[in-house]
Amino acid sequence: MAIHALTMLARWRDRTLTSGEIADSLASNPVLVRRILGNLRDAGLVRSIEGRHGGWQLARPAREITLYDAYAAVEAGPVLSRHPHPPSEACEVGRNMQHLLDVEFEAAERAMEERLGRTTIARLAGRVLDIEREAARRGD
Amino acid sequence: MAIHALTMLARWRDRTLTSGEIADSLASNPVLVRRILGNLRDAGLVRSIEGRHGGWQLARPAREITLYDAYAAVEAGPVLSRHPHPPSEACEVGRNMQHLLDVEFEAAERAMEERLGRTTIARLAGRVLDIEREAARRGD
DNA sequence: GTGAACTGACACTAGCTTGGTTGCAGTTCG
DNA sequence: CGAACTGCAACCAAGCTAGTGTCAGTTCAC
Repeated sequence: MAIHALTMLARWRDRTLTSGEIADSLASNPVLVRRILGNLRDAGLVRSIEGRHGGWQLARPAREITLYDAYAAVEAGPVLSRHPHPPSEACEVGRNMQHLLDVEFEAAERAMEERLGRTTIARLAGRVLDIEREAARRGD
Repeated sequence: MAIHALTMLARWRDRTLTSGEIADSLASNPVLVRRILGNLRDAGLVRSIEGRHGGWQLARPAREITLYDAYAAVEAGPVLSRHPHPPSEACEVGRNMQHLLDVEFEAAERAMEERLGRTTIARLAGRVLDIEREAARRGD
C-alpha cells in the first residue's frame, strides 16, 4: 500500500493528493492511508500539508526513492521468523542455533532488501504510464 | 524451528530423535514439533517411525538439504505483503499496481530464497560442532 | 470570522495467524 | 498387556493488521 501511494504521488507530481484520493485508489479508507503516509513522512519520503487544499507530496525525486525505502519505512521486524523464545541452553544445538540463524537470516533478508533497492518509484510510475499509453493506442 | 529440528537430526544422525527431545531443545512442546516435522516429511526432508522407539530421521543427506528447503516446506504464503484486496480499476495506478508489485516482489523473494538455498543443514550442524569443540578446548 | 476541507491522533473492532495445549486413537515392541 | 511413540483434530490466548469512528487542530476561500 505504501508503494502504491508513493507511485500515485509520483504520477501526479504537479499537485498534492489527499488521503481520501489515495484511499479511493486503494479501495481503503483515509485514516489508514494517513497512518501509512505518516510512516513515510517520518522516513523523509513524503511531505504533508495541513489545512484546506492540503494533502501529500513526495519529499524528494521519485528516482531517488526505492522500494526498499518504502519497505523499511513501514515494515518493522524481520520477515523471517526467529525462535519465538530462546531455546534450551542445555542442548548443544539449542545454545548455538539462535546466533547461527540470525547470521543466515540477516544475509537472506539483506539479499531481498538489496533487490528491492534496485527498483525506484520513478520506474514504477513510468511503467504505469507506458502501460496506459499502450492501452490507449490499442483503442482503450 | 524447522531448521533447528533439522539441525538436531543432522547432529545426531546415528539415532532417531523423538518429538519430545526436539521440543525440549526448542523449549516448546511435542505436538507443535510433530506439526512442523509433519510438513518436513510431506516435503520429503525427514522420515517418521511410529510406535515404541520411534522418532524422526533425516530422509536424505544433510548436505542435500538447504535452508530454502525447510523454508519452503513450512512457510506458506509470500513474505512481502500484497494489497489486502484489489485496488480501484478506475484509477490509472490502481489498475496496474498489483501486477507491477507482483513482479518486483517475486524477484525480491526469489533473491532471499536463493540466499537461503546457499546454506545447508550439514553446514549448520558442522558449525555447531566447531563452536562446541572450541568451547570445550577453552575449558568449557 | 465562519465554514469547508484537510491532517493528526487516539481508541476501538473484527478477522487472521501463530504458538501452545489437551485429548485420544493408532502403532510398535519389550 | 502396557509403555513409548506418532497422528490428528479441536480448541485457546496473544498479537498483528486492516478497517472504522471520532474529535481536535490547521488552513484558506469567501
